[in-house]
Amino acid sequence: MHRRMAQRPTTGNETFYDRVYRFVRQVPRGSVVTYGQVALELGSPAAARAVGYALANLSLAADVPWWRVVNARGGISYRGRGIAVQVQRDRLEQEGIRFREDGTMNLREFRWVTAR
DNA sequence: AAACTGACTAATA
DNA sequence: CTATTAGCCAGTT
Repeated sequence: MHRRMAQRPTTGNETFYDRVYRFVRQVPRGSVVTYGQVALELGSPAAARAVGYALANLSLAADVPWWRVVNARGGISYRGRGIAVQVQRDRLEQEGIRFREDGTMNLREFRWVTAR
């Protein structure tokens, strides 16, 4: 029940959410991208918050590697529960990503650099 | 249609 | 370095 997702096409017949998921699905194992980076790739450089909003709609088991999206500091953004934060970190470390003591990673080392 | 809400960010202090 | 502020955007009320 009450699990309705937006069906409003913002461009063509694909929602902004769909474009976010499509892009995130391309991030390879062991690499990460930032919210702002995804927004930039989608053509809306200032839509970083909307990217996070789109991912927030996913379940932990969604077929989208949401855990490969981190904030601009190379850290995991906190959301209310806190549970998912641990899940995200575990999955990233499992892929070989190492965190510093302050909870951030070296983006210059792990960021997935797209088409260049 | 106006106001509100966020897994964000860059700029300031 | 940390804390605050304002801007931004898509989707929901």
